[in-house]
Amino acid sequence: MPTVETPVESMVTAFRERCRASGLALTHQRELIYRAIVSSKHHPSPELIFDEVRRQTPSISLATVYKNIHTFLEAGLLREVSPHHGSLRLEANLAEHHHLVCTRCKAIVDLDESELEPIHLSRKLRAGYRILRYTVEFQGLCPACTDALKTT
Amino acid sequence: MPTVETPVESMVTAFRERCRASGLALTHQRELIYRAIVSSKHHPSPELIFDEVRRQTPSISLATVYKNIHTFLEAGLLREVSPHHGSLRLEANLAEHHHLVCTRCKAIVDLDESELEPIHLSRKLRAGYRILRYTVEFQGLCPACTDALKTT
DNA sequence: TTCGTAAAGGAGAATCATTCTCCAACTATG
DNA sequence: CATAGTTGGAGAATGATTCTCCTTTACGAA
Ligand SMILES: [Mn+2]
Ligand SMILES: [Mn+2]
Ligand SMILES: [Zn+2]
Ligand SMILES: [Zn+2]
Repeated sequence: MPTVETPVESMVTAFRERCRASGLALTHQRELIYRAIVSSKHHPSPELIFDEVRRQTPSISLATVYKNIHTFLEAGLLREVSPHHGSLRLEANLAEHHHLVCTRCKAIVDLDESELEPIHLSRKLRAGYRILRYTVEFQGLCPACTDALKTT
Repeated sequence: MPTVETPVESMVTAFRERCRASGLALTHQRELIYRAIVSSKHHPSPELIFDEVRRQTPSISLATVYKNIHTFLEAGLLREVSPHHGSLRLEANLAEHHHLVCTRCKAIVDLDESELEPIHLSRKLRAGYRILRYTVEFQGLCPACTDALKTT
């Protein structure tokens, strides 16, 4: 009978191909790191990924985890959950509103609900969860960054 | 003729009242910090707020800025732009999807578009911006944290 | 107004996340 | 298997945030 690949295995297979296509060496560490992320349902942090891969290969370095995360992000193999993690960003606008986030310069501008087409979302999601609010994050490039990338 | 308060001034007035109501001392530094945030259109970081308030009161300490930001967040006078800033969070799921974020334990779970009522958004927003994608972030409490808060 | 006390501020050390440097080990290729 | 170019490991360096400890301030009571 034919072997059925699990979703994780098929993603790891695709990962190997994409590494080869991008000229990235297929190291033991890289596969462990990718596998740890793709196997996790919890949007792990670098530290968590490190703890996980260390169980398989105790000699791995945290710097290797960070370096490969960035390599994979650049290659489009991974995605950051938030376009503006880094340092704390604050606001005093307590009204419900949304955000435009420039992925290049990290500028965040407000978008009042009235500036959008109507949004229809059900808040009755996932029994057991208590949803308090939602915001829509639009990711893209601000005018200045759009120009800067054109000129380059 | 009656003085018309600017939006910033009226928010500072409300701020003073809410401090009094919450038993928070009205210090010079607190008002400067709040005023810097409410005057900014750019969702500032603690460091930026520090640079701003330092222009008025050069002796202020960065620790004071951080302490008051947390005080104001707890009092509901400010809001964090992202419920999960802090450390980098990653995922290998490249399909368009949304997130449920527990504001207490910071767990993030995926929400496929099929799990929601249909979303209708215009992507033709803010001329000059190049919108690449959007995600909806639902903030609330996961089942475990809902229980934990009930019991407490 | 003046005082006393609790709350808050300042300075710098400590901690945590992330990046860098430099050298050793490994992968890919012929 | 030899070689060249990548990549990995260890720990120092950097940046963000928190903590400690002591001084100063706000504010209610006198
Ligand atoms: Mn905003
Ligand atoms: Mn996700
Ligand atoms: Zn930009
Ligand atoms: Zn939770």
